[in-house]
Amino acid sequence: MQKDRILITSALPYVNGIPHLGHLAGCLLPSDVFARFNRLIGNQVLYIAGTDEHGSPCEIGAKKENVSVEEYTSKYHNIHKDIYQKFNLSFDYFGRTSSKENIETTQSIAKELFNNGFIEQREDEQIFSIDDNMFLPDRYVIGTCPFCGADNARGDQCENCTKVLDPRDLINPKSSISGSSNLEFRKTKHLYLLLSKLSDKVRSWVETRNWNKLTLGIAYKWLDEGLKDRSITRDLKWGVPVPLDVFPDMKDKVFYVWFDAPIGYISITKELLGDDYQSWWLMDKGASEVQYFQFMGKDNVPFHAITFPATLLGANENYKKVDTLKGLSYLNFNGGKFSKSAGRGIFADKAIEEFDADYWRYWLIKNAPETDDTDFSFERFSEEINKDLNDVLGNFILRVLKFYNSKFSNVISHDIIIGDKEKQIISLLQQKIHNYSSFIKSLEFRKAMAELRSIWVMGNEYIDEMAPWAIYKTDVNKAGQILAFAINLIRIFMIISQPIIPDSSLKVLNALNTSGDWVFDVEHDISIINKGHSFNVPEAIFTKISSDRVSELNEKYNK
RNA sequence: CGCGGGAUAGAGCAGUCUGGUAGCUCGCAAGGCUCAUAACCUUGAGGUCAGUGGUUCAAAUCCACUUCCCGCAACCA
Repeated sequence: MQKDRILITSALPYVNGIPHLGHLAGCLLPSDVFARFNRLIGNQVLYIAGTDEHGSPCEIGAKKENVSVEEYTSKYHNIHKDIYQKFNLSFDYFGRTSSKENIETTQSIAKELFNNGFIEQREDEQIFSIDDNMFLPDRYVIGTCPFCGADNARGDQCENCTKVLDPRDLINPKSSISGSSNLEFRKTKHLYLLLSKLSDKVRSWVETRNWNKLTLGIAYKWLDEGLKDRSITRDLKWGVPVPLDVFPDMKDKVFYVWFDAPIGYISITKELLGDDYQSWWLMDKGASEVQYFQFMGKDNVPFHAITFPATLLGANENYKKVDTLKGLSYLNFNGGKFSKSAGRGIFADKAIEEFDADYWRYWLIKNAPETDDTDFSFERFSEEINKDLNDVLGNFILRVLKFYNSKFSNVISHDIIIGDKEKQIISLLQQKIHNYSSFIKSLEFRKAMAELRSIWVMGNEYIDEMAPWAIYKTDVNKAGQILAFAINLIRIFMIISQPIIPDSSLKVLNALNTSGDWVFDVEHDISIINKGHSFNVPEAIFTKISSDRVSELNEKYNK
């Protein structure tokens, strides 16, 4: 079979702070399921992610913790890396945008853009905080809103009346970092990416894309409103320095994080593969054969659908650009947003202490916010975990294995007999596995999960209809044959469940002393576990979440 | 009239592109079964498809207007 080459990237989470469930639901988990699935069906996969580490929040965060920015970002990079490992995210490499490779790649792409006439230097005026000794991004200037009088309006927008503001409009402006009102406007030079000149190129490229509604809607909105030239540098110390050999006036300036962050996909690949990165990223070195999938939250779509492709198109037509872009909506917590500053919601480090990764993986994929924002609550979480994982799947596995083990032994002593009912099951299962695969391939995770669940239900239906406990009374051998068939169903269920619930699947497959990548031919695979094969009856694979536990969790996290 | 997404049984969703008896899961009710985690299987009740108007033999689906929810609005990332 011809192997496809699949490049997968997840939007790089910003390194500042602990990720929450929304970050997992919105891009990391779906991309991991897709990566695992593709590996299982035999495709060659490169799955890349990392932390986005530049920008003023890191400088400010480091100051607050009284450490260097390098120490600060390293600390949080490791926290991210550790958490994602616990959630079983199977990155081929988890890098960071502060790497030497990213600095080089970003600088070289900027040079290419400049040589092609897509970068221009312009002079702006921006607020400088004398006491903080830095230029302030608009949102770090706070003051009284001239429209509604709210006293905590930010320089970019008043959260009270939602009016869009300019920092100049604010009454009594001050720095939100130090509280100092010792501010002044200073002239500063910046590089602009001439998106207006790239607009036609981007549009004709977007027109060849086959994206979902949410993504295309956002892309065309930007194009239709007209792309505006965008500043790609900042007056900060922490970031990719602007190369002075090409831009000699740009001393002490760095690229804006949103310019260098997506370039991180390329540089992280370089970090992993060295020169072999070319076969994934350069069209004339093999990347034209690659199918590239990007996953991100909807807030990130403009950058992936417009800005980053524009950057690559302007720099060099030879760069690989995204084929399929999956934009997801947000996960909310009990009807409101997750909030780092307010400590609202459950964060990934705590979540994994409360429940095994598979519980979260299952629920978050089943409820992936694909069309609209999705609301998380411990009530919904426990209902679906209890019903689907415990009652439908876990209970099926145990009822079959315990039954066989108690009436016969833990060594299979029956042939797999294919009667009419079994034929039906095989053909239906073949169809359903095909549907399930198709849904994952088209990145329709909710539908994929509904299909997977209905596959699990087939096990219970089969056992119930065949009623081996009744047959056992008159035909012991026949009862054993039914159960042996069911044991093979368990094997198949767990193989195809691996992308979603890898730990549990492996646990059961190990107990069955079996393994397998993917089920392409049910008729063949249904008799892989046969006479002489031994198995162990595993401990409960899942445990239920009691209503008391739900109350406790609400008490703990729903303040 | 800034832009985009969403509104479908008590809850969560599919169906809308390509008009043709409104579907799935949970919950609820009744029945079955007793191998299993008080689980599992079957059947049933429950919907003026956000509203109004239009096109059509026929509208959840197409068109127009309205209401409500979410996000974005380019110097937060």
